[in-house]
Amino acid sequence: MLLRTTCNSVLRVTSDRLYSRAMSNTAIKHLRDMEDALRADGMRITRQRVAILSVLAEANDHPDADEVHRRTKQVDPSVSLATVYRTLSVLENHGVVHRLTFEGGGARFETADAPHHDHIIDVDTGAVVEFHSDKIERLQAEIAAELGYDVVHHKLELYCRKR
Amino acid sequence: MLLRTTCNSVLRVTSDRLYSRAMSNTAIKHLRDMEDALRADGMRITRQRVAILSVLAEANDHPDADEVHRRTKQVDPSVSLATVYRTLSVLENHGVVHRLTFEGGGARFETADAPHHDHIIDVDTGAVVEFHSDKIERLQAEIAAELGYDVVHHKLELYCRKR
DNA sequence: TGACAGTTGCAAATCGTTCGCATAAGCAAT
DNA sequence: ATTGCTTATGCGAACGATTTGCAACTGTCA
Ligand SMILES: [Mn+2]
Ligand SMILES: [Mn+2]
Ligand SMILES: [Zn+2]
Ligand SMILES: [Zn+2]
Repeated sequence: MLLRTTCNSVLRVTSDRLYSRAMSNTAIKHLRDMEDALRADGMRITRQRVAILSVLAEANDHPDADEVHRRTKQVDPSVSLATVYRTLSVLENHGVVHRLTFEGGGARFETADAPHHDHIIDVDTGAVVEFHSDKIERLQAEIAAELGYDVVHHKLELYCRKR
Repeated sequence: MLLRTTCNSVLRVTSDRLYSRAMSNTAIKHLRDMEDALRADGMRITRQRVAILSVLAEANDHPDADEVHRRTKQVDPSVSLATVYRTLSVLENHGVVHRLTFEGGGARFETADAPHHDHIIDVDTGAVVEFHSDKIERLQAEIAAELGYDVVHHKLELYCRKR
């Protein structure tokens, strides 16, 4: 049973507990949008999926599966790591999240609501900065076209050091 | 004991066997260059390293560790997979090979002698095409600079489909 | 030809991720 | 609400790629 109040919070009623968590309006809208995307594809909206989606909706970084699990457990301690992995894969397949595979360490995730961008990774601190270049995107398509290809998706990562 | 003839081949004498293999002039030169790079850094030129280097010098594709091992065993069946992994890491650390991490599957390798290029991966066939764009390289540096960074290295992969 | 430090093969360990299976729980129709 | 069908879950074991501990081996240089 899931109730949404009008005052920027999500109440979740489980058999023996009641959770309440403050979320921004935009995060709540984002959460609803992702739920709807799943529902539209006939996926079930489970307690664990809502917990995971709410974590992703709030994140403004690029957490790995373990970090998503850690945060999700603060919403619902019963969610298992296996379910986090399964859910992230489901969400990826439905175009709701993107999987990022930076050098070293496991996959990292971000929601797919923001417009396309690529990443700078600070090799010293691990900090991630987002950027977008229409010029580069256009050049990629041109180069592929010259070789007889269409770009399905691409990966552009700049491993950098503060100058 | 390692002998090089003048006629495009490498003879390798081991305790109980004599191998002979045809290699192109350029591959032999390439092999020597890589050996020298290791020697210059005080690394030992072992039988297994020469075998692996000769495989890499001849390769014009992007084999993974297992494929390097398979090819190396045809030169010297005693080389273990662990040594292949260790050697590839050593070569990477000495700037002699590059490690590529395309989506799905393990790391793949290529020698670092060719000028810098990026990769198109055919999502249907797995075929890899190399390309280079000075414009893109320049734009990457400009974007990083605007954000206060120097590019240490980067990854640009275009996952494409034949049009 | 030593002597020593670097290298190897082997098997076991690691790490991130996936899987099988029995149980739990969405969801739509009653 | 209750039912019934089907999907999702938690657990732990399995997985695949890569790394590592260790004892034996071998380049290298004096
Ligand atoms: Mn991002
Ligand atoms: Mn290449
Ligand atoms: Zn892009
Ligand atoms: Zn490049």
